[in-house]
Amino acid sequence: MAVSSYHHGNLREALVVAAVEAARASGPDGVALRELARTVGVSHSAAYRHFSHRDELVAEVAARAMGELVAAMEKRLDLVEQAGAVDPVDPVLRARRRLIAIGEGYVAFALAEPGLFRSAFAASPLPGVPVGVPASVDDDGAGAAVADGGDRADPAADLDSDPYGLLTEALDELAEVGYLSAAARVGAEMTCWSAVHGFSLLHLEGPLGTGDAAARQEALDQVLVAIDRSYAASSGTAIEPDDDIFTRRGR
Amino acid sequence: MAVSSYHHGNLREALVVAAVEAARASGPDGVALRELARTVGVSHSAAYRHFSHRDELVAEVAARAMGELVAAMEKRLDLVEQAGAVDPVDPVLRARRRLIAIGEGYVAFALAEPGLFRSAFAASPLPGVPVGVPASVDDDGAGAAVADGGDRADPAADLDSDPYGLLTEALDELAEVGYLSAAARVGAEMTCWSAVHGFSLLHLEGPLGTGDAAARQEALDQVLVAIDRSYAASSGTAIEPDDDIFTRRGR
DNA sequence: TGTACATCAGTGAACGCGCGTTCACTGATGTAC
DNA sequence: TGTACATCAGTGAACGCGCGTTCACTGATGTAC
Repeated sequence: MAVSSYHHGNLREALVVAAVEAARASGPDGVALRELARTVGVSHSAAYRHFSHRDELVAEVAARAMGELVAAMEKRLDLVEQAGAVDPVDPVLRARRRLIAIGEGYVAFALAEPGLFRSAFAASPLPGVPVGVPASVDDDGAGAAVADGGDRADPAADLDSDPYGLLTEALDELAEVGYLSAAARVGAEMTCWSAVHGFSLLHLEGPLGTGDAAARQEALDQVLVAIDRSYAASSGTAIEPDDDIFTRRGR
Repeated sequence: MAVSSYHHGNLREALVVAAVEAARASGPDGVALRELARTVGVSHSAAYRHFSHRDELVAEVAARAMGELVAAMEKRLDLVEQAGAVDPVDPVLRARRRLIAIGEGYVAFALAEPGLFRSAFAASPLPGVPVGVPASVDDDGAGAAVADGGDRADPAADLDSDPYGLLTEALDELAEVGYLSAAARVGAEMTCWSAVHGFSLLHLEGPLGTGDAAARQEALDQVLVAIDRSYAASSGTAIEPDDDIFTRRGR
Protein backbone atom coordinates (compact mmCIF):
# COMPACT_ATOMS: atom_id res chain seq x y z
CA MET A 1 0.00 0.00 0.00
CA ALA A 2 2.90 2.33 -0.47
CA VAL A 3 1.86 5.68 -1.84
CA SER A 4 5.35 6.59 -2.83
CA SER A 5 5.78 7.30 -6.48
CA TYR A 6 9.17 5.71 -6.53
CA HIS A 7 8.31 2.35 -5.07
CA HIS A 8 5.30 1.04 -6.82
CA GLY A 9 4.31 -1.26 -4.02
CA ASN A 10 2.77 -4.02 -6.05
CA LEU A 11 4.52 -3.94 -9.33
CA ARG A 12 4.61 -7.64 -9.99
CA GLU A 13 0.88 -8.06 -9.73
CA ALA A 14 0.27 -4.89 -11.70
CA LEU A 15 2.45 -6.19 -14.50
CA VAL A 16 0.72 -9.52 -14.56
CA VAL A 17 -2.68 -7.91 -14.70
CA ALA A 18 -1.60 -5.63 -17.52
CA ALA A 19 -0.06 -8.61 -19.29
CA VAL A 20 -3.29 -10.58 -19.05
CA GLU A 21 -5.16 -7.68 -20.59
CA ALA A 22 -2.61 -7.41 -23.36
CA ALA A 23 -2.91 -11.13 -24.00
CA ARG A 24 -6.69 -10.86 -23.97
CA ALA A 25 -6.49 -8.24 -26.69
CA SER A 26 -3.63 -9.56 -28.78
CA GLY A 27 -2.70 -13.04 -27.73
CA PRO A 28 0.59 -14.13 -26.21
CA ASP A 29 2.65 -12.19 -28.74
CA GLY A 30 0.97 -9.04 -27.56
CA VAL A 31 2.71 -9.32 -24.23
CA ALA A 32 5.62 -6.87 -24.51
CA LEU A 33 7.56 -5.89 -21.44
CA ARG A 34 8.23 -2.36 -22.59
CA GLU A 35 4.62 -1.68 -23.36
CA LEU A 36 3.45 -3.15 -20.08
CA ALA A 37 5.91 -0.98 -18.18
CA ARG A 38 4.54 2.01 -20.01
CA THR A 39 0.98 1.00 -19.12
CA VAL A 40 1.82 0.56 -15.49
CA GLY A 41 3.81 3.78 -15.43
CA VAL A 42 7.21 2.41 -14.64
CA SER A 43 10.52 2.26 -16.44
CA HIS A 44 10.90 -0.71 -18.70
CA SER A 45 13.77 -2.20 -16.80
CA ALA A 46 11.84 -2.30 -13.56
CA ALA A 47 10.13 -5.47 -14.69
CA TYR A 48 13.38 -7.33 -14.29
CA ARG A 49 13.11 -6.98 -10.54
CA HIS A 50 10.19 -9.40 -10.71
CA PHE A 51 10.74 -11.57 -13.74
CA SER A 52 14.01 -12.85 -14.97
CA HIS A 53 12.79 -13.20 -18.55
CA ARG A 54 9.81 -12.20 -20.58
CA ASP A 55 8.90 -15.89 -20.78
CA GLU A 56 8.38 -15.98 -17.07
CA LEU A 57 5.67 -13.36 -17.38
CA VAL A 58 4.11 -15.15 -20.31
CA ALA A 59 4.01 -18.35 -18.30
CA GLU A 60 2.18 -16.53 -15.54
CA VAL A 61 -0.29 -15.19 -18.07
CA ALA A 62 -0.77 -18.70 -19.41
CA ALA A 63 -1.60 -19.96 -15.97
CA ARG A 64 -4.20 -17.26 -15.40
CA ALA A 65 -5.69 -17.78 -18.81
CA MET A 66 -5.97 -21.45 -18.06
CA GLY A 67 -7.74 -20.50 -14.87
CA GLU A 68 -10.29 -18.49 -16.77
CA LEU A 69 -10.79 -21.35 -19.16
CA VAL A 70 -11.49 -23.71 -16.30
CA ALA A 71 -13.87 -21.21 -14.79
CA ALA A 72 -15.82 -21.05 -18.05
CA MET A 73 -16.11 -24.81 -18.06
CA GLU A 74 -17.22 -24.91 -14.47
CA LYS A 75 -19.84 -22.30 -15.16
CA ARG A 76 -21.42 -24.66 -17.65
CA LEU A 77 -21.23 -27.51 -15.21
CA ASP A 78 -23.12 -25.40 -12.73
CA LEU A 79 -25.87 -24.87 -15.26
CA VAL A 80 -26.24 -28.62 -15.51
CA GLU A 81 -26.57 -28.92 -11.78
CA GLN A 82 -29.13 -26.15 -11.66
CA ALA A 83 -31.17 -27.74 -14.39
CA GLY A 84 -30.92 -31.03 -12.58
CA ALA A 85 -32.20 -29.47 -9.39
CA VAL A 86 -35.26 -28.08 -11.11
CA ASP A 87 -35.97 -31.12 -13.17
CA PRO A 88 -34.12 -34.16 -11.87
CA VAL A 89 -32.70 -36.57 -14.38
CA ASP A 90 -31.21 -40.01 -14.10
CA PRO A 91 -27.47 -40.34 -13.48
CA VAL A 92 -26.72 -41.38 -17.02
CA LEU A 93 -28.29 -38.35 -18.59
CA ARG A 94 -26.67 -36.17 -15.98
CA ALA A 95 -23.24 -37.56 -16.78
CA ARG A 96 -23.80 -37.10 -20.50
CA ARG A 97 -24.87 -33.54 -19.90
CA ARG A 98 -21.82 -32.84 -17.85
CA LEU A 99 -19.48 -33.99 -20.57
CA ILE A 100 -21.33 -31.93 -23.14
CA ALA A 101 -21.26 -28.96 -20.82
CA ILE A 102 -17.53 -28.87 -20.33
CA GLY A 103 -17.05 -29.17 -24.06
CA GLU A 104 -19.35 -26.25 -24.65
CA GLY A 105 -17.63 -24.24 -21.96
CA TYR A 106 -14.28 -24.91 -23.55
CA VAL A 107 -15.38 -23.78 -26.99
CA ALA A 108 -17.33 -20.82 -25.67
CA PHE A 109 -14.27 -19.54 -23.90
CA ALA A 110 -12.04 -20.07 -26.91
CA LEU A 111 -14.35 -18.08 -29.13
CA ALA A 112 -15.12 -15.38 -26.61
CA GLU A 113 -11.52 -14.88 -25.53
CA PRO A 114 -9.31 -15.90 -28.41
CA GLY A 115 -6.29 -14.04 -27.12
CA LEU A 116 -6.42 -15.65 -23.71
CA PHE A 117 -7.24 -19.03 -25.17
CA ARG A 118 -4.14 -18.95 -27.31
CA SER A 119 -2.13 -17.65 -24.41
CA ALA A 120 -3.23 -20.53 -22.26
CA PHE A 121 -1.40 -22.87 -24.58
CA ALA A 122 1.64 -20.71 -25.16
CA ALA A 123 4.56 -22.27 -23.39
CA SER A 124 2.25 -23.45 -20.70
CA PRO A 125 3.56 -26.15 -18.47
CA LEU A 126 0.10 -27.49 -17.81
CA PRO A 127 0.26 -29.22 -14.48
CA GLY A 128 -0.71 -32.77 -14.06
CA VAL A 129 -1.40 -33.97 -17.55
CA PRO A 130 -0.24 -37.53 -17.42
CA VAL A 131 0.89 -38.21 -20.91
CA GLY A 132 2.22 -41.62 -20.27
CA VAL A 133 -0.98 -42.11 -18.31
CA PRO A 134 0.03 -44.68 -15.78
CA ALA A 135 -3.31 -44.24 -14.11
CA SER A 136 -5.01 -46.16 -16.84
CA VAL A 137 -7.41 -47.88 -14.57
CA ASP A 138 -7.97 -51.14 -16.34
CA ASP A 139 -10.72 -50.55 -14.12
CA ASP A 140 -12.66 -52.58 -11.74
CA GLY A 141 -15.69 -50.79 -13.00
CA ALA A 142 -16.54 -48.90 -9.88
CA GLY A 143 -14.61 -46.93 -7.38
CA ALA A 144 -12.25 -44.72 -9.20
CA ALA A 145 -13.97 -41.40 -9.54
CA VAL A 146 -14.78 -39.84 -6.23
CA ALA A 147 -11.86 -40.49 -4.00
CA ASP A 148 -9.27 -41.88 -6.28
CA GLY A 149 -6.79 -41.59 -3.47
CA GLY A 150 -3.90 -43.21 -5.20
CA ASP A 151 -0.30 -42.21 -4.88
CA ARG A 152 -1.00 -38.56 -5.59
CA ALA A 153 -1.41 -36.39 -2.58
CA ASP A 154 -4.60 -34.55 -3.25
CA PRO A 155 -5.67 -35.41 -6.75
CA ALA A 156 -9.11 -33.86 -6.48
CA ALA A 157 -7.72 -30.41 -5.91
CA ASP A 158 -5.44 -30.90 -8.85
CA LEU A 159 -8.11 -32.23 -11.11
CA ASP A 160 -10.41 -29.30 -10.69
CA SER A 161 -7.78 -26.78 -11.57
CA ASP A 162 -7.19 -27.66 -15.18
CA PRO A 163 -9.26 -28.65 -18.17
CA TYR A 164 -7.76 -32.09 -18.32
CA GLY A 165 -8.84 -32.78 -14.78
CA LEU A 166 -12.41 -31.70 -15.38
CA LEU A 167 -12.50 -33.86 -18.47
CA THR A 168 -11.12 -36.85 -16.66
CA GLU A 169 -13.72 -36.53 -13.95
CA ALA A 170 -16.54 -36.23 -16.43
CA LEU A 171 -15.37 -39.28 -18.33
CA ASP A 172 -14.92 -41.28 -15.16
CA GLU A 173 -18.48 -40.47 -14.21
CA LEU A 174 -19.69 -41.51 -17.64
CA ALA A 175 -17.87 -44.80 -17.25
CA GLU A 176 -19.24 -45.38 -13.78
CA VAL A 177 -22.82 -45.07 -14.84
CA GLY A 178 -22.13 -47.58 -17.55
CA TYR A 179 -22.58 -45.31 -20.54
CA LEU A 180 -18.95 -45.42 -21.58
CA SER A 181 -17.43 -48.89 -21.78
CA ALA A 182 -14.15 -49.62 -20.04
CA ALA A 183 -12.47 -50.24 -23.37
CA ALA A 184 -13.67 -46.96 -24.81
CA ARG A 185 -12.79 -45.14 -21.62
CA VAL A 186 -9.12 -45.57 -22.42
CA GLY A 187 -7.88 -42.56 -24.29
CA ALA A 188 -11.27 -40.90 -24.28
CA GLU A 189 -9.71 -37.68 -23.01
CA MET A 190 -7.83 -37.45 -26.24
CA THR A 191 -10.92 -37.75 -28.37
CA CYS A 192 -12.91 -35.18 -26.47
CA TRP A 193 -10.12 -32.72 -26.06
CA SER A 194 -9.05 -32.99 -29.68
CA ALA A 195 -12.56 -32.40 -30.89
CA VAL A 196 -13.24 -29.26 -28.90
CA HIS A 197 -9.73 -27.92 -29.32
CA GLY A 198 -9.79 -28.47 -33.05
CA PHE A 199 -13.25 -27.03 -33.37
CA SER A 200 -12.17 -23.93 -31.53
CA LEU A 201 -9.04 -23.35 -33.55
CA LEU A 202 -10.63 -24.06 -36.90
CA HIS A 203 -13.09 -21.33 -36.07
CA LEU A 204 -10.58 -18.96 -34.59
CA GLU A 205 -7.81 -19.01 -37.10
CA GLY A 206 -8.82 -21.61 -39.57
CA PRO A 207 -10.81 -21.33 -42.70
CA LEU A 208 -14.08 -21.62 -40.85
CA GLY A 209 -14.14 -18.32 -39.10
CA THR A 210 -16.85 -16.94 -41.26
CA GLY A 211 -19.96 -18.75 -40.11
CA ASP A 212 -22.42 -16.89 -37.97
CA ALA A 213 -22.97 -17.75 -34.34
CA ALA A 214 -26.06 -19.86 -34.94
CA ALA A 215 -24.38 -21.98 -37.59
CA ARG A 216 -21.39 -22.39 -35.35
CA GLN A 217 -23.52 -23.53 -32.46
CA GLU A 218 -25.26 -26.04 -34.64
CA ALA A 219 -21.96 -27.36 -35.90
CA LEU A 220 -20.70 -27.76 -32.36
CA ASP A 221 -23.87 -29.57 -31.37
CA GLN A 222 -23.25 -32.03 -34.16
CA VAL A 223 -19.73 -32.67 -33.03
CA LEU A 224 -20.80 -33.25 -29.46
CA VAL A 225 -23.66 -35.47 -30.49
CA ALA A 226 -21.28 -37.57 -32.54
CA ILE A 227 -19.11 -38.13 -29.50
CA ASP A 228 -22.08 -38.89 -27.31
CA ARG A 229 -23.29 -41.42 -29.84
CA SER A 230 -19.92 -43.06 -29.97
CA TYR A 231 -19.91 -43.54 -26.23
CA ALA A 232 -23.44 -44.88 -26.18
CA ALA A 233 -22.40 -47.39 -28.79
CA SER A 234 -19.37 -48.41 -26.77
CA SER A 235 -21.62 -49.83 -24.09
CA GLY A 236 -24.51 -50.78 -26.32
CA THR A 237 -26.74 -48.21 -24.67
CA ALA A 238 -29.73 -47.21 -26.72
CA ILE A 239 -30.23 -43.48 -26.88
CA GLU A 240 -33.60 -41.91 -27.27
CA PRO A 241 -33.81 -39.35 -30.02
CA ASP A 242 -35.41 -36.92 -27.64
CA ASP A 243 -32.78 -37.13 -24.94
CA ASP A 244 -31.95 -33.56 -24.19
CA ILE A 245 -28.27 -33.56 -23.60
CA PHE A 246 -27.90 -29.82 -24.03
CA THR A 247 -28.45 -27.80 -20.93
CA ARG A 248 -27.97 -24.51 -22.71
CA ARG A 249 -30.65 -21.84 -22.66
CA GLY A 250 -28.49 -20.23 -20.06
CA ARG A 251 -27.21 -18.31 -23.04
CA MET B 1 17.26 -18.94 -67.59
CA ALA B 2 19.09 -15.67 -67.59
CA VAL B 3 22.68 -16.02 -66.53
CA SER B 4 23.05 -12.35 -65.84
CA SER B 5 23.90 -11.52 -62.31
CA TYR B 6 21.76 -8.45 -62.40
CA HIS B 7 18.51 -9.96 -63.54
CA HIS B 8 17.80 -12.99 -61.53
CA GLY B 9 15.54 -14.55 -64.10
CA ASN B 10 13.19 -16.37 -61.79
CA LEU B 11 13.16 -14.38 -58.63
CA ARG B 12 9.55 -14.83 -57.74
CA GLU B 13 9.76 -18.59 -57.73
CA ALA B 14 13.09 -18.53 -55.95
CA LEU B 15 11.61 -16.38 -53.21
CA VAL B 16 8.62 -18.64 -52.81
CA VAL B 17 10.80 -21.70 -52.58
CA ALA B 18 13.00 -20.05 -50.00
CA ALA B 19 9.92 -18.93 -48.12
CA VAL B 20 8.53 -22.42 -48.03
CA GLU B 21 11.79 -23.68 -46.59
CA ALA B 22 11.79 -20.93 -44.00
CA ALA B 23 8.22 -21.80 -43.07
CA ARG B 24 9.13 -25.46 -42.89
CA ALA B 25 11.82 -24.65 -40.39
CA SER B 26 10.17 -21.90 -38.39
CA GLY B 27 6.52 -21.61 -39.24
CA PRO B 28 4.82 -18.66 -40.88
CA ASP B 29 6.52 -16.14 -38.62
CA GLY B 30 9.83 -17.37 -39.92
CA VAL B 31 9.08 -15.94 -43.33
CA ALA B 32 11.01 -12.66 -43.42
CA LEU B 33 11.44 -10.81 -46.67
CA ARG B 34 14.87 -9.49 -45.82
CA GLU B 35 16.21 -12.84 -44.87
CA LEU B 36 14.77 -14.50 -47.95
CA ALA B 37 16.36 -11.87 -50.15
CA ARG B 38 19.66 -12.59 -48.46
CA THR B 39 19.21 -16.31 -49.03
CA VAL B 40 18.41 -15.83 -52.68
CA GLY B 41 21.25 -13.37 -53.09
CA VAL B 42 19.28 -10.30 -53.99
CA SER B 43 18.67 -6.95 -52.39
CA HIS B 44 15.83 -6.89 -49.94
CA SER B 45 13.77 -4.44 -51.90
CA ALA B 46 13.81 -6.59 -55.00
CA ALA B 47 11.04 -8.70 -53.55
CA TYR B 48 8.64 -5.83 -54.03
CA ARG B 49 8.81 -6.33 -57.78
CA HIS B 50 6.93 -9.58 -57.24
CA PHE B 51 4.88 -9.17 -54.11
CA SER B 52 3.13 -6.07 -52.98
CA HIS B 53 3.20 -7.06 -49.32
CA ARG B 54 4.80 -9.69 -47.20
CA ASP B 55 1.36 -11.17 -46.66
CA GLU B 56 1.12 -11.97 -50.32
CA LEU B 57 4.17 -14.17 -50.05
CA VAL B 58 2.86 -15.79 -46.90
CA ALA B 59 -0.40 -16.57 -48.65
CA GLU B 60 1.53 -18.25 -51.42
CA VAL B 61 3.42 -20.29 -48.87
CA ALA B 62 0.13 -21.23 -47.25
CA ALA B 63 -1.18 -22.51 -50.54
CA ARG B 64 1.88 -24.65 -51.14
CA ALA B 65 1.82 -25.96 -47.60
CA MET B 66 -1.81 -26.90 -48.07
CA GLY B 67 -0.76 -28.70 -51.22
CA GLU B 68 1.75 -30.76 -49.31
CA LEU B 69 -0.84 -31.54 -46.69
CA VAL B 70 -3.22 -32.81 -49.33
CA ALA B 71 -0.45 -34.86 -50.86
CA ALA B 72 0.21 -36.50 -47.51
CA MET B 73 -3.45 -37.40 -47.20
CA GLU B 74 -3.58 -38.77 -50.70
CA LYS B 75 -0.53 -40.87 -50.04
CA ARG B 76 -2.46 -42.62 -47.30
CA LEU B 77 -5.44 -43.08 -49.54
CA ASP B 78 -3.20 -44.79 -52.04
CA LEU B 79 -2.09 -47.21 -49.38
CA VAL B 80 -5.70 -48.17 -48.85
CA GLU B 81 -6.15 -48.83 -52.53
CA GLN B 82 -3.01 -50.90 -52.67
CA ALA B 83 -4.09 -52.96 -49.70
CA GLY B 84 -7.50 -53.38 -51.30
CA ALA B 85 -5.94 -54.61 -54.48
CA VAL B 86 -3.96 -57.27 -52.70
CA ASP B 87 -6.72 -58.29 -50.37
CA PRO B 88 -10.12 -57.08 -51.56
CA VAL B 89 -12.57 -55.89 -49.00
CA ASP B 90 -16.22 -54.97 -49.13
CA PRO B 91 -17.18 -51.39 -49.96
CA VAL B 92 -18.11 -50.53 -46.41
CA LEU B 93 -14.79 -51.50 -44.96
CA ARG B 94 -13.05 -49.74 -47.82
CA ALA B 95 -14.94 -46.54 -47.14
CA ARG B 96 -14.16 -46.74 -43.45
CA ARG B 97 -10.51 -47.27 -44.21
CA ARG B 98 -10.44 -44.30 -46.51
CA LEU B 99 -11.79 -41.99 -43.85
CA ILE B 100 -9.30 -43.29 -41.32
CA ALA B 101 -6.53 -42.91 -43.86
CA ILE B 102 -7.07 -39.26 -44.57
CA GLY B 103 -7.22 -38.59 -40.87
CA GLU B 104 -3.94 -40.35 -40.37
CA GLY B 105 -2.40 -38.52 -43.28
CA TYR B 106 -3.51 -35.22 -41.85
CA VAL B 107 -2.00 -35.86 -38.45
CA ALA B 108 1.14 -37.42 -39.85
CA PHE B 109 1.80 -34.34 -41.90
CA ALA B 110 1.10 -32.00 -39.01
CA LEU B 111 3.57 -33.80 -36.80
CA ALA B 112 6.20 -34.30 -39.45
CA GLU B 113 6.04 -30.75 -40.77
CA PRO B 114 4.84 -28.54 -37.96
CA GLY B 115 6.10 -25.37 -39.56
CA LEU B 116 4.34 -25.99 -42.83
CA PHE B 117 1.24 -27.23 -41.11
CA ARG B 118 0.94 -24.03 -39.16
CA SER B 119 1.71 -22.04 -42.27
CA ALA B 120 -1.08 -23.73 -44.15
CA PHE B 121 -3.53 -22.14 -41.76
CA ALA B 122 -1.87 -18.77 -41.52
CA ALA B 123 -3.98 -16.25 -43.33
CA SER B 124 -4.87 -18.89 -45.82
CA PRO B 125 -7.89 -18.23 -47.93
CA LEU B 126 -8.62 -21.92 -48.26
CA PRO B 127 -10.46 -22.35 -51.50
CA GLY B 128 -13.80 -23.98 -51.59
CA VAL B 129 -14.72 -24.24 -47.97
CA PRO B 130 -18.40 -23.43 -48.12
CA VAL B 131 -19.14 -21.69 -44.89
CA GLY B 132 -20.91 -18.56 -45.88
CA VAL B 133 -18.96 -18.26 -49.05
CA PRO B 134 -20.74 -16.15 -51.58
CA ALA B 135 -17.95 -17.28 -53.91
CA SER B 136 -16.86 -13.72 -54.33
CA VAL B 137 -13.96 -14.30 -56.59
CA ASP B 138 -11.75 -11.55 -55.37
CA ASP B 139 -8.63 -13.20 -56.56
CA ASP B 140 -6.51 -11.18 -58.85
CA GLY B 141 -6.06 -13.76 -61.48
CA ALA B 142 -2.45 -14.52 -60.73
CA GLY B 143 -2.74 -17.96 -59.17
CA ALA B 144 -5.33 -20.38 -60.46
CA ALA B 145 -2.74 -22.77 -61.79
CA VAL B 146 -4.92 -25.29 -63.52
CA ALA B 147 -7.41 -22.74 -64.68
CA ASP B 148 -10.13 -23.59 -62.27
CA GLY B 149 -12.90 -22.32 -64.41
CA GLY B 150 -16.35 -20.98 -63.66
CA ASP B 151 -18.08 -20.67 -60.36
CA ARG B 152 -18.25 -24.36 -59.65
CA ALA B 153 -17.78 -25.86 -63.04
CA ASP B 154 -15.67 -28.82 -62.08
CA PRO B 155 -16.15 -29.48 -58.41
CA ALA B 156 -14.23 -32.73 -58.43
CA ALA B 157 -11.02 -31.04 -59.40
CA ASP B 158 -11.58 -28.55 -56.63
CA LEU B 159 -12.42 -31.16 -54.10
CA ASP B 160 -9.21 -33.04 -54.56
CA SER B 161 -7.12 -29.99 -54.05
CA ASP B 162 -7.85 -29.27 -50.43
CA PRO B 163 -8.33 -31.27 -47.25
CA TYR B 164 -11.95 -30.29 -46.95
CA GLY B 165 -12.67 -31.72 -50.36
CA LEU B 166 -10.99 -35.02 -49.61
CA LEU B 167 -12.90 -35.24 -46.38
CA THR B 168 -16.20 -34.49 -48.07
CA GLU B 169 -15.62 -37.19 -50.63
CA ALA B 170 -14.71 -39.74 -47.99
CA LEU B 171 -17.81 -38.94 -45.96
CA ASP B 172 -20.03 -39.05 -49.02
CA GLU B 173 -18.71 -42.47 -49.78
CA LEU B 174 -19.34 -43.58 -46.24
CA ALA B 175 -22.91 -42.36 -46.48
CA GLU B 176 -23.45 -44.01 -49.85
CA VAL B 177 -22.50 -47.42 -48.58
CA GLY B 178 -24.93 -46.96 -45.73
CA TYR B 179 -22.44 -46.82 -42.90
CA LEU B 180 -23.08 -43.21 -42.06
CA SER B 181 -26.73 -42.22 -41.73
CA ALA B 182 -28.06 -39.25 -43.63
CA ALA B 183 -28.75 -37.44 -40.37
CA ALA B 184 -25.26 -38.00 -39.08
CA ARG B 185 -23.79 -37.08 -42.44
CA VAL B 186 -24.77 -33.48 -41.81
CA GLY B 187 -21.90 -31.65 -40.23
CA ALA B 188 -19.71 -34.72 -40.17
CA GLU B 189 -16.87 -32.79 -41.76
CA MET B 190 -16.74 -30.65 -38.69
CA THR B 191 -16.41 -33.59 -36.35
CA CYS B 192 -13.66 -35.28 -38.29
CA TRP B 193 -11.71 -32.17 -39.06
CA SER B 194 -11.94 -30.89 -35.51
CA ALA B 195 -10.72 -34.17 -34.12
CA VAL B 196 -7.63 -34.49 -36.27
CA HIS B 197 -6.86 -30.79 -36.18
CA GLY B 198 -7.16 -30.66 -32.42
CA PHE B 199 -5.17 -33.82 -32.01
CA SER B 200 -2.39 -32.39 -34.12
CA LEU B 201 -2.21 -29.09 -32.33
CA LEU B 202 -2.44 -30.52 -28.87
CA HIS B 203 0.59 -32.57 -29.72
CA LEU B 204 2.42 -29.82 -31.53
CA GLU B 205 2.08 -26.92 -29.19
CA GLY B 206 -0.16 -28.15 -26.49
CA PRO B 207 0.61 -29.84 -23.26
CA LEU B 208 0.76 -33.24 -24.91
CA GLY B 209 3.93 -32.87 -26.86
CA THR B 210 5.84 -35.22 -24.67
CA GLY B 211 4.48 -38.63 -25.50
CA ASP B 212 6.59 -40.92 -27.59
CA ALA B 213 5.61 -41.86 -31.10
CA ALA B 214 4.08 -45.19 -30.17
CA ALA B 215 1.88 -43.69 -27.47
CA ARG B 216 0.83 -40.97 -29.85
CA GLN B 217 -0.10 -43.45 -32.52
CA GLU B 218 -2.16 -45.41 -30.06
CA ALA B 219 -3.93 -42.28 -28.91
CA LEU B 220 -4.73 -41.36 -32.48
CA ASP B 221 -6.06 -44.83 -33.15
CA GLN B 222 -8.42 -44.41 -30.23
CA VAL B 223 -9.70 -41.12 -31.54
CA LEU B 224 -10.30 -42.53 -34.98
CA VAL B 225 -11.95 -45.63 -33.61
CA ALA B 226 -14.29 -43.47 -31.57
CA ILE B 227 -15.38 -41.62 -34.69
CA ASP B 228 -15.78 -44.83 -36.64
CA ARG B 229 -17.92 -46.24 -33.86
CA SER B 230 -20.08 -43.18 -33.82
CA TYR B 231 -20.79 -43.51 -37.50
CA ALA B 232 -21.52 -47.19 -37.24
CA ALA B 233 -24.02 -46.38 -34.52
CA SER B 234 -25.63 -43.69 -36.65
CA SER B 235 -26.81 -46.33 -39.09
CA GLY B 236 -27.15 -49.17 -36.63
CA THR B 237 -24.37 -51.07 -38.31
CA ALA B 238 -22.77 -53.73 -36.16
CA ILE B 239 -19.01 -53.62 -36.25
CA GLU B 240 -16.87 -56.65 -35.78
CA PRO B 241 -14.15 -56.26 -33.19
CA ASP B 242 -11.64 -57.63 -35.65
CA ASP B 243 -12.45 -55.27 -38.48
CA ASP B 244 -9.12 -53.92 -39.52
CA ILE B 245 -9.75 -50.33 -40.35
CA PHE B 246 -6.10 -49.37 -40.20
CA THR B 247 -4.20 -49.79 -43.39
CA ARG B 248 -0.94 -48.67 -41.90
CA ARG B 249 2.15 -50.85 -42.02
CA GLY B 250 3.26 -48.66 -44.87
CA ARG B 251 4.99 -46.78 -42.09
C1' DT C 1 21.39 -5.15 -89.48
C1' DG C 2 21.57 -1.33 -86.45
C1' DT C 3 19.82 2.00 -83.48
C1' DA C 4 16.50 4.54 -80.25
C1' DC C 5 13.71 3.95 -76.70
C1' DA C 6 10.33 2.04 -73.48
C1' DT C 7 10.01 -1.13 -70.06
C1' DC C 8 11.30 -4.39 -66.83
C1' DA C 9 13.88 -5.93 -62.75
C1' DG C 10 17.17 -5.04 -60.10
C1' DT C 11 20.12 -1.71 -56.25
C1' DG C 12 21.16 0.55 -51.92
C1' DA C 13 20.35 4.15 -48.80
C1' DA C 14 17.06 5.67 -45.70
C1' DC C 15 12.92 5.90 -42.58
C1' DG C 16 10.61 4.38 -38.76
C1' DC C 17 9.37 0.86 -35.76
C1' DG C 18 9.60 -1.75 -31.38
C1' DC C 19 11.57 -5.08 -28.94
C1' DG C 20 14.56 -7.74 -24.90
C1' DT C 21 18.21 -7.20 -21.92
C1' DT C 22 22.12 -5.15 -19.21
C1' DC C 23 24.33 -1.94 -16.17
C1' DA C 24 25.79 1.53 -13.10
C1' DC C 25 23.05 4.39 -10.58
C1' DT C 26 19.82 6.25 -6.82
C1' DG C 27 15.83 6.84 -3.94
C1' DA C 28 13.15 4.51 -0.29
C1' DT C 29 12.56 1.18 3.39
C1' DG C 30 13.46 -1.28 7.41
C1' DT C 31 16.31 -3.13 10.93
C1' DA C 32 20.14 -3.53 14.52
C1' DC C 33 22.12 -1.29 18.17
C1' DT D 1 14.68 7.74 20.19
C1' DG D 2 18.18 8.34 16.85
C1' DT D 3 21.47 6.91 13.68
C1' DA D 4 24.27 3.81 10.44
C1' DC D 5 23.86 0.71 7.13
C1' DA D 6 22.22 -3.14 4.29
C1' DT D 7 18.89 -4.18 1.20
C1' DC D 8 15.23 -3.63 -1.82
C1' DA D 9 12.99 -1.63 -5.91
C1' DG D 10 13.11 1.60 -8.82
C1' DT D 11 15.63 4.79 -13.07
C1' DG D 12 17.41 5.87 -17.64
C1' DA D 13 20.89 5.42 -20.96
C1' DA D 14 22.75 2.22 -23.93
C1' DC D 15 23.49 -2.03 -26.79
C1' DG D 16 22.14 -4.83 -30.37
C1' DC D 17 18.70 -6.84 -33.00
C1' DG D 18 15.80 -7.37 -37.22
C1' DC D 19 12.06 -6.16 -39.49
C1' DG D 20 8.68 -3.95 -43.50
C1' DT D 21 8.42 -0.50 -46.73
C1' DT D 22 9.61 3.49 -49.84
C1' DC D 23 12.20 5.96 -53.23
C1' DA D 24 15.19 7.72 -56.65
C1' DC D 25 18.34 5.32 -59.20
C1' DT D 26 20.48 2.21 -62.87
C1' DG D 27 21.63 -1.88 -65.48
C1' DA D 28 19.61 -5.20 -68.73
C1' DT D 29 16.21 -6.66 -72.10
C1' DG D 30 13.46 -6.58 -76.02
C1' DT D 31 10.95 -4.43 -79.61
C1' DA D 32 9.68 -1.06 -83.48
C1' DC D 33 11.36 0.90 -87.39
